[in-house]
Amino acid sequence: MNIHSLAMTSTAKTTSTAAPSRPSQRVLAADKAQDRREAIMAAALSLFVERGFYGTAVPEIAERAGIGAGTIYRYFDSKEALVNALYRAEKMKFAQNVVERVNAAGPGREPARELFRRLWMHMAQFAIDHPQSFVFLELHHHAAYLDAESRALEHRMLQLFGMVIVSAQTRGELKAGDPRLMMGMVMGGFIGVIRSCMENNTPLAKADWPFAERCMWEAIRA
Amino acid sequence: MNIHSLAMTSTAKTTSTAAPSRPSQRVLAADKAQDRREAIMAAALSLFVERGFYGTAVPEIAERAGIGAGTIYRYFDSKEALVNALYRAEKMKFAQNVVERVNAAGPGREPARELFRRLWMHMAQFAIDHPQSFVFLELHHHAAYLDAESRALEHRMLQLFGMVIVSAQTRGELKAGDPRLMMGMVMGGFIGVIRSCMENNTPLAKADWPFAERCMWEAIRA
Amino acid sequence: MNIHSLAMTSTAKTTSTAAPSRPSQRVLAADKAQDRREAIMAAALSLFVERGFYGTAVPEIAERAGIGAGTIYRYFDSKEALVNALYRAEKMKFAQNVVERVNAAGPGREPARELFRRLWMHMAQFAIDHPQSFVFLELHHHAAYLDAESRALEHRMLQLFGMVIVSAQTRGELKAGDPRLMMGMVMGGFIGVIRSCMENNTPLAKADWPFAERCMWEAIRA
Amino acid sequence: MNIHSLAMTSTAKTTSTAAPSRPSQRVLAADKAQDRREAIMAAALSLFVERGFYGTAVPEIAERAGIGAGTIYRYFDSKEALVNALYRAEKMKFAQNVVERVNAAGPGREPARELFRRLWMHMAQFAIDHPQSFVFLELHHHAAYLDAESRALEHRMLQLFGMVIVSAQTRGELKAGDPRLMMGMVMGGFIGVIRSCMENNTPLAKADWPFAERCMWEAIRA
DNA sequence: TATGAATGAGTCTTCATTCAT
DNA sequence: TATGAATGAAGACTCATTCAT
Repeated sequence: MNIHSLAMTSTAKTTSTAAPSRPSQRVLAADKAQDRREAIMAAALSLFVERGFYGTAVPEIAERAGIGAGTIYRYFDSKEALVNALYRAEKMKFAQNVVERVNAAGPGREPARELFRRLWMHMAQFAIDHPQSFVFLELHHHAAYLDAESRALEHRMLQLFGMVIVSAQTRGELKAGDPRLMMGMVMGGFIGVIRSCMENNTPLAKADWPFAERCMWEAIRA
Repeated sequence: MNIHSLAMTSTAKTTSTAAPSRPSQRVLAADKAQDRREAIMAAALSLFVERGFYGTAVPEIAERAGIGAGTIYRYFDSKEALVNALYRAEKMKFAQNVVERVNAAGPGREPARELFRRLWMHMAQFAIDHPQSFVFLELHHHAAYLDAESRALEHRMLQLFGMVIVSAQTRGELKAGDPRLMMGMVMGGFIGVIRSCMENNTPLAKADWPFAERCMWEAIRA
Repeated sequence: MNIHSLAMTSTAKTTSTAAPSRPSQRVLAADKAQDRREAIMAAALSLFVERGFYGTAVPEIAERAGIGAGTIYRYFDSKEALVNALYRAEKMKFAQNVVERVNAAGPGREPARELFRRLWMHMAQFAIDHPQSFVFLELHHHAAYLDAESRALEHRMLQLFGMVIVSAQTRGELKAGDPRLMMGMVMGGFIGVIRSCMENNTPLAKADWPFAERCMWEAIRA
Repeated sequence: MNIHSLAMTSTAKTTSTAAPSRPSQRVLAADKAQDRREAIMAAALSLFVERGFYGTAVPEIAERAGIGAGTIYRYFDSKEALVNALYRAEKMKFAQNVVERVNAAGPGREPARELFRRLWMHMAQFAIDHPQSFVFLELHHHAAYLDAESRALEHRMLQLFGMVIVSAQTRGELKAGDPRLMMGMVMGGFIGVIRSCMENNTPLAKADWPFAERCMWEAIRA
């Protein structure tokens, strides 16, 4: 049970430039293409967070990325393909930043209390470091334009968390109850903290994350 | 301190029919106009929940409301005015169904435990009775097309809840901590329950609301 | 064997206005809609002949029809639907002007010589009266954007002509040879006459149609 | 009166390589450039026939020609210049394959019957050998993007044929009638044969060309 | 010289809004 | 007053052409 079960099999456009003459050129061209791709995704991320998917025009994304409108279509087949690529990339970033670190640190069998604390604090750190990523993932959770692959990725992550909860319940460390409901509550509480910061113009870094962590632990502890 | 402090000062179009000849006619005409207005809002509510604001075409709303497309513009200045009016109306409905009932039932000084339970269960009942209202309010929480007045309404409700929390903290019944953060967590937990139902195709009525209530109470109790 | 076998089962958008209040209004509205539809088709016909399907922009059609660009989409689902509706309408017009008149005049068994003369002269009259229709039908004969229904209509007309030829061959009035090839030659000769007129800026009405008729009859007579 | 009166005065880009160092190199470079030019034209020919002028993208032509998209613009000023160069080249190829051979074989004064047969059969052979060339020339006969020079070339060829007809009429071998109309009919009949093959999926080589020749001869013989 | 990534004008199409009926 | 046909601005997307490499 670890993050490696989240391995992706993306079928999206990749920037495989077909072997130009000199190696150094190829590397430079590939780098530039990768930079562009990332500039587009960064621009799309901030705009989708600000105005939503349908509220954002493709030329706006291009302008913010500092490129021509048509160029976006060299990197993504369509606006929908772009939002899906973005969703998967952000989800993977989240997984790498949170789940992998939690896995990495843990020796295996450790008290749920400790596991929960690390999970929460890594999530907090991720939200502090990548506030837009977090909001984007939340807003697009069940959007109609996400494709099967994006949904599958989401589903695998939820299953992973669910298994952690069941395991802790079995050992009597957590309350007995529908694990999906408990996961929903914890995640909801986490998002609630973020939302309260955003509505009060408080920087996420200033939030009392340890206090919130204690609260939510008490919500689910046996 | 009660819901009446949430009185609205709406500047939106109202259905002031310009002095028809006979009183009975006026009443009938006003009634009919009110019916139409409500039909439009009901149609808009369901469509905005299904497809989002930008994903819903005004003529679609008209069709579902059983009227002509142009007629909508006799009741609302624009699509944006409509979504704002809807947001405010649903927010008021929520306040009336939840806050007022909590106020109504309470004798005044009562244990926070009891107040929380009633608040939670009334919210649950509201979510069960008006699932679309709840989802709509959530989805449009911080949408760009909400105007200042709608945001102010939201803010006043949060303040109200905040005062309840501070009061209970003063009496030592709740943990000491930023009341806005605690409110965010509780609301987030509540929404998390709803979201977990929706993602698992569980009817809201089947959710284990008392269990969730106990969890979230333990999150904030002293 | 007559033109009635060409009955169409069009599934295209029709202008069925859904019963407005007064009959006279309905008639007027329907008339106006029909006028508009015809104005669009007339504009499209002339532009498709001048510049071809892909060379013609939808807003150009709208401008020539004297309407807004969006209005076209109230009458036709897409540019492709428009060209198909136009093709079918022109084909039917051709059938009614030519084949039906030939059928109507003929007593049944008559010499192929006479039938051919009438067919040729009716076709000439149609080309004189509707030169754009004729050119349009020729240019779009086997265009990729014609749908199955349009192709089927074309096919039925060819079969009809083919049967006439076989019948005359059986009676020894025409040369023995692949009837499709003979039909192709005759139609080609007819189009050649029209093309020579257009390339020499000769009005079609000035062409020596009887002479051409005699030539092509001698091409196929036994 | 022969095909050499069709000499072209093309103003199109030519492949004048700017004075390389050694003669042999210049020849090689010029050859390579000529090869490229022909590869582009061959690719364009097949694509224009398959999908039409507007339906074919320049990068597609480049890909089929096995070169980069930008390279096309070193050989042709624009897509329109390319289609005009192609039109002229194909027209010249037709002239060389048909008219010159007819001229070459003929001893001078020979019966119109014999001349017509040779003309027809050489045209048939050309259509069989270069079906794409033939279809291309037909499809683009009066396209809007053909320039004055291309039209002039077409016109000169028609005049040439016209003189042959007038000459035969003078000798009483052909019907008396507008020679342009008669030429139009014959060419139209020829194209009609080809079209009937294409619509029936018959290989051109299988068509009964001698039969068709006899038919069309009888159409114009005195 | 050859390339192909980048561009932005132009395409088809949608839809919020208006207005004649 | 209510309607829904008409509008045209704006959106997603394509492609002829350019230009840095």
